[in-house]
Amino acid sequence: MNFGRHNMSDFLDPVYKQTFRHTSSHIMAHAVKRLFPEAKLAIGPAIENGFYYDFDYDGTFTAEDLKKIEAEMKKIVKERLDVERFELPRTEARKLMEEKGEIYKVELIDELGEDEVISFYKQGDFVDLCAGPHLANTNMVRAFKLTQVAGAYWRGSEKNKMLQRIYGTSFPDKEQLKLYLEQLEDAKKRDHNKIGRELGFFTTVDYIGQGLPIMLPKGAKTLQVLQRFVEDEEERRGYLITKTPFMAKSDLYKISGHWQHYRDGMFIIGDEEKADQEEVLALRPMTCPFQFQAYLQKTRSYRDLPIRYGETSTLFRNESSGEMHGLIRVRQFTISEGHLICAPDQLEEEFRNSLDLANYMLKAVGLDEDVSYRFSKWDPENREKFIGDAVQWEAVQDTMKQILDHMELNYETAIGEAAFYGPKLDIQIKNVFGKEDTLITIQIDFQLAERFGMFYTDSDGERKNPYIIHRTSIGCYERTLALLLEKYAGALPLWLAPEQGRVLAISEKHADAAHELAARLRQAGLRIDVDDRAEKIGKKIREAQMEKVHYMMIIGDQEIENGTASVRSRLHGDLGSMDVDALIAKMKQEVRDLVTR
RNA sequence: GCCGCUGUGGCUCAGGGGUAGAGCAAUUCACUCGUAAUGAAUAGGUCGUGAGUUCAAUUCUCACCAGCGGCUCCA
Repeated sequence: MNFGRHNMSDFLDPVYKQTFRHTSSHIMAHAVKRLFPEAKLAIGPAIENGFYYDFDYDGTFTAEDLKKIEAEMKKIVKERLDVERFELPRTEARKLMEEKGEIYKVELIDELGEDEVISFYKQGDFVDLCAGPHLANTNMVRAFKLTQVAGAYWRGSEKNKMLQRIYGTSFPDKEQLKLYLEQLEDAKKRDHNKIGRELGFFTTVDYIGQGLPIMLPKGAKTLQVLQRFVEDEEERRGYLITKTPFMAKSDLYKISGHWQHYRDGMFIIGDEEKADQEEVLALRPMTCPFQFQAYLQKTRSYRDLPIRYGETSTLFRNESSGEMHGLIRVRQFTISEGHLICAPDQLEEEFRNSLDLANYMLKAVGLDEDVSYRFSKWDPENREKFIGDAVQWEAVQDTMKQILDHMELNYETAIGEAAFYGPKLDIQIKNVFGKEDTLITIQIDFQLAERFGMFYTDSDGERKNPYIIHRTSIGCYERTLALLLEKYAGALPLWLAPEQGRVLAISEKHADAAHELAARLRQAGLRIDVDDRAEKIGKKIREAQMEKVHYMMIIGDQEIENGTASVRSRLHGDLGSMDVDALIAKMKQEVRDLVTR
């Protein structure tokens, strides 16, 4: 199939858009082959906002190379080359690619099934193994830009050779390209890693290390507000809190399987070579084995279940050095952790409750519209990543699927994304660059209870292993804060804002009155600062606006005389003079409305 | 861990083989101000760290550290 012509509305069609980008990637590959004939072709698909192509090329493509490639691409577009499809039998297809030295294509051909058609697309002197479809002519790709170069492993495995990946984007006309690039620039202005530092939410220090941010007073305040909110809500929902150690002997992790399956992610203290003479400890990467020990302190009856343990839990994971990103990927983080220990017939209800709690939290912070669900299963082809046997895995996944379907949840399925001990439902969110991360996860664990010897006595007098649901209610606080900063471009909702209001003194002689007003507002439970510098009011307002302070209370002679405050809203400007009690009531009402929206 | 880019006063950035500049911020002084930047003066940097090349390095080379975008991994 070929697309012979297009108009603007075609581009709204996802299939057409994908085809458009795919042809763009062929044009890029064509240009690269002209300029760098020794580069070998790997794969070059369309992606969400553009396309890429992977090349095996000794050396790297520089920014100047990209410019040259772009120029060559323009030529190819101008040459109005028809894009033609043809098919070949396997042996001839293989021969063609071998002649061209395209070893990666040969590998791909060898993996195609017996009954699959082997098709190629040709434009001018450029031929590429490809299932298609494509645009009919190179001339249709009118606007494009190569955005970056990156390394990428062949077939996504770090055991394979690293190839050079060139990313680009393309549109039917220059206007749309320009618009897209501008949107990208705007998005970058919301980047939590920029805005969070500028606004003083967090910082990092070389001496401390990668992935170990310092939460400054503003960031710490918002996290504290969130944490109190989560803990209070969990208490209402029947959770018991624990406070467990940050580290344990290796023995604990050997039982859980972390030692075998999660070791690369752990910070280990002590020398394993001398394990028989001295202790080997590890900082905890997860809270589960610790909370299990709380369960094990008594014999349990079916009447005791479900038991819901919650903990605001600091975890440590030794992420690879290239992985850390602002507050989204760090080495030490704090999570709203919890484990629900339940009988099989309670599993569905507890799962529902967990999801309900998670959704309640998302709604409270305003991220409910921005998430998607992912059912993460194990990968039967990759057994060493998981513990337990296939029959059990499949059975539990079936159970979980039923639960999800009962809830009529709209989810995607991901193979191989399960935890090593069980399948999970991940609540996914995209950051400002479009990169997806897990915000919240709810996991069904059918294995660790047995490993830890966790039982309950059922009504029939039998000792049975409970199910365990591992879940978070708002995910990890640092990551959640990052997403909030991006969503609100730094202006967090009033109830989460570290500084809810600022009292601005008109001149220095009003400083005392400003401090008195601030004290009164703080007494009412509001988070208030004072600006009593010898600056003009315009400057103080400007700075408060830029620092995303929601309410500015301006204090001068008039207000002192009348016992009022002149209120300015960050969003709506001057609100005029207000009675102080009315202001307090207004702000507190706004906080309530936002939390319980 | 891998590929690429980056690292100059608190912040944003300019410069460039002969030991550094601007704006904002800070401090001091003057002004005492009414809804998005008052003025003047002062102070502040061993140019991320360490080696190497050189008569001379912040500038060139290498290593390391950190930040960014990808890959693999993951909350």
